[in-house]
Formats: sequence, structure tokens, C-alpha cells
Amino acid sequence: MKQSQLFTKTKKDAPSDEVAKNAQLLIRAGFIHKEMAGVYAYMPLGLRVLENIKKIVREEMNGVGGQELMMTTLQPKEIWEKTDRWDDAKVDNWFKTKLVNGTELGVGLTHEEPIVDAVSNYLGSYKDMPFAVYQIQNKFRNEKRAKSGLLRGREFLMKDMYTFSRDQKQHEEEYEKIVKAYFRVYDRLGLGEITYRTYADGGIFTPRFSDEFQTLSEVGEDKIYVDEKKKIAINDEIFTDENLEKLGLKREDLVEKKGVEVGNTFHLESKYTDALELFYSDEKGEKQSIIMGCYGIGVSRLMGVIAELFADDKGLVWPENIAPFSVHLLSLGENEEAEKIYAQLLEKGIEVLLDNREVQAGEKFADSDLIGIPYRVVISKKTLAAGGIEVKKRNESESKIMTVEEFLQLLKK
RNA sequence: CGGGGCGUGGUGUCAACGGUAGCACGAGUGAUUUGGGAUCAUUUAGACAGGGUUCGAAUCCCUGCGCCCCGACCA
Repeated sequence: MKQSQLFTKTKKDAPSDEVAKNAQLLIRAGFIHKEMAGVYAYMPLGLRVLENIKKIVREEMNGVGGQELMMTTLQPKEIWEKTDRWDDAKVDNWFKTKLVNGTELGVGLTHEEPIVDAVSNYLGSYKDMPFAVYQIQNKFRNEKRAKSGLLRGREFLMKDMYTFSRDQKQHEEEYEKIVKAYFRVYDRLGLGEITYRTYADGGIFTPRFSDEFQTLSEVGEDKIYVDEKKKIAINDEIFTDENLEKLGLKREDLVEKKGVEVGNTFHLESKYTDALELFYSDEKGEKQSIIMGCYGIGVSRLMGVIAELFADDKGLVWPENIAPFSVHLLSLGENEEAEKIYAQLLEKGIEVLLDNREVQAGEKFADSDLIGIPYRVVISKKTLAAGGIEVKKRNESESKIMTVEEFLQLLKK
């Protein structure tokens, strides 16, 4: 991509109506556009990051046998009444709408009910299980207070997976397998070290605890207590002596921290399948309950968390595997030479943003820092005289002159 | 949902006493410049909406809408 053709522009000033660092930087750099409170559009650079995160999530979900599908956003009221979750007194953050004839519809905020409904056409035997399905889709929640940029929106992108198992034992195996996959996702995003499996309230779904995946950050909304040695945490909402004992945690080993919930997994037991009358036949032909689990990852929230955590005072700093481009090639009055290198890198399958604009060098450097692409490559009279290109990593301060071939070798590592 | 703050060009503004809406950035044009948001000239564009008070309202009052923060809430 050539920056002269990129329709988004960077801004020096952050909009006054955003305080959150992630939103300020992402807007200044042209990654997102605020449509209204808690609702953001993704511009080309932002969409690239989002797609890269989705790709990692997909790979890991597929890796544990997940099958991707896509459910609908519009929901019929009936299935939600069967599980007693239509009533605003039970779930108060629904967006609801109506057909012309007055029929009430829900706008998808989660998909347990519709998934069970869809799956019921295909699931009937113990031989069909276990299986896992997932989708990556926009969710709509009528949050009373949207806040912190991408961290808490009313419309946001989420991966939600659902497992179906014949009994508790099979469910536990599926569940733990998926928890491991979650950590692979966080590891690949560079958050593994600071993300904790955290016991939390299971909500109205299950008497059991759920697992939250909390990334430590001062901007987090959740107060958690971390056991650094065990790499486990407990959410403040269930922080009682009784629960600590149940979980085998000791008060003196715990440190209070703030976290952003970047994932959440639940044991649903047979609450939804029973309510929607989905059962299976076992070997003896007897009707049995189906055990479900559900597993969420906030994809757009992850983008906000990463933007927030890795940024420095000059701008965004993207990890290499989710950056919008791998290389930011800055031409300082050497467009002809730069085009050659651009073509050469593209040919190797490297994603490059070429800054061939007719602007001051300082502006190019400032923009490059703000956008946060991992490798900055400068070509100018100076670098040509020195025998090549100047390469600098976004998260390092030192630059190096090298040839294009040397740079290609460096990228391979 | 309770409390607080705020709403001035595309953006920013601890700019303007109730009396000519200013500055900077951006954008356009021309020139100069080309390793850290450079310089000069010139142009462009603004009061959230509705009502009230007043000779006169960006400024005071009311209603609505929107945004931010704290809290509550958070499949």
C-alpha cells in the first residue's frame, strides 16, 4: 500500500471527547472512527489489525477442533423466553427491535440459545459429541456506560465458541483443551506473561465459577487478586474466605491488581440444552442431557488492550504478528529507489506501507512513530551514500544501515 | 441508572466583561524547503437543537440531545 493513496490521515491532536489512550492514539493514527459513544468504525489500518487478531484466534480455535460458522444478529424472542432470558429484568442490556407487523426481535448480545436451536437439527446421538462451534461476530449490548475506547463498547467484535459434550467428563476435557488454546492466543499476541486465568462469578448460568482471562493493566475495570506463583487469580466479586478455601488459595499469597477481561469461559451444564429440549440418545437408547460450555474472546477489546499497553509517548507500537504492515518504508526524496525496494519486498510477500508522500521528513517520521509499524526503513540520499537503507525497529531507538538483502535476511528470522 | 463536568470551523483551544466570533492545526492555491510535524503569502470554514430573558446572547435561564469522568451495573 502506498501512503499517498491511503485515504486516512494522521492528526496531531487527539479529539477532546476521548480520554482513553487506546482511543486517542487509534483515532489520531487513523485506525478507527468514532461513530458514537462505544461504537467505532474500523478504517483500513484498523481493519488490518483486527483481521490479524481474528486470524490468530481462528487458527487456535481450529486447532482444538472448533468449526467456524456465523449465526444471525436478529433473534426470535421465543427461544429466549424458553430459557427465561428475554425479560429485561433478567438481562437488561438487550437491544430490541420490532418487525413491521409488531413482532419483537432481539439484537444478538450472545448466542447460547440460537446455537442450541441451530444445532438441534443435527445433534441426536452420543456419537455426535463432543464438538465445538464458534463464530467471530459483532455483538450488541446496551451498556449503561460505554467507556475507555475499544475496551467497553456497545457494538464490538467477539469470538464466541460453544461446546457440546455427552457428560461432565467429556466436557471437562474439552474445556481444559480450550483454556490452553486461549493461552496460546494470548501468548501469540504478546500478552501471555501478564494474562491470568481468574476465577469469577458464573453469573446466572451456573453455580460453578467461570474462568476469566485477565490481562493486567491499570486501565482495567476489574479488581483481581493474583497468585503469581500459581499463575492464577481470583476476581474481587467472589473474593471470600469460603471461596479461597474452595479454590485452594491463600490470602497471603495474593496481590491485588487491576485487569482487563480479555476472555471468559463458562460451564453451562445442561441449562440451555434442557430448557430448549435438546437431548441425545446414549448407547442404550436412553435420553440424556447435553453438557455445554461457552467461551468468549473480545477481539476488538484485545485490539484496544494491545494499543493501550504497548504504546509509548510517540504513538502505537504493534507486535509484529498483528501490525497493519510489517514494514514502513519512508522515502525521503528518493521515490524512484523506494519504489524499487517496495516492489522487491512485495514480491517476497512482505506487507509494506510506502510513504511516498510529498511531505517533510519530520512529518514522515512522526507519522511512522504514531502508526507503529514494527520496522521503519528509510531511504534517502544519506542512506544511499552509506550504502543502503536505514532500518529501525519501532520499539528500539537504534537504527542500522544495511542492504536490502541484509534486511530481507533479518525479516526471515 | 445516581452523581459530576462539558458542548465555538474538519481538529484543538484554561480566545473573547452580555456589545466586531480570535488564534493554531488541517484543507486549497503559489513560492521556498527536504533527516524529526519547516517558512512566507493567500483562500477556506464555526456557536449542538429548540425556546426564554435582553436594545443586543457563544456568554444568563429552561427543555431536549450528545460527549467525557466517578459510582452502580456488566452474557
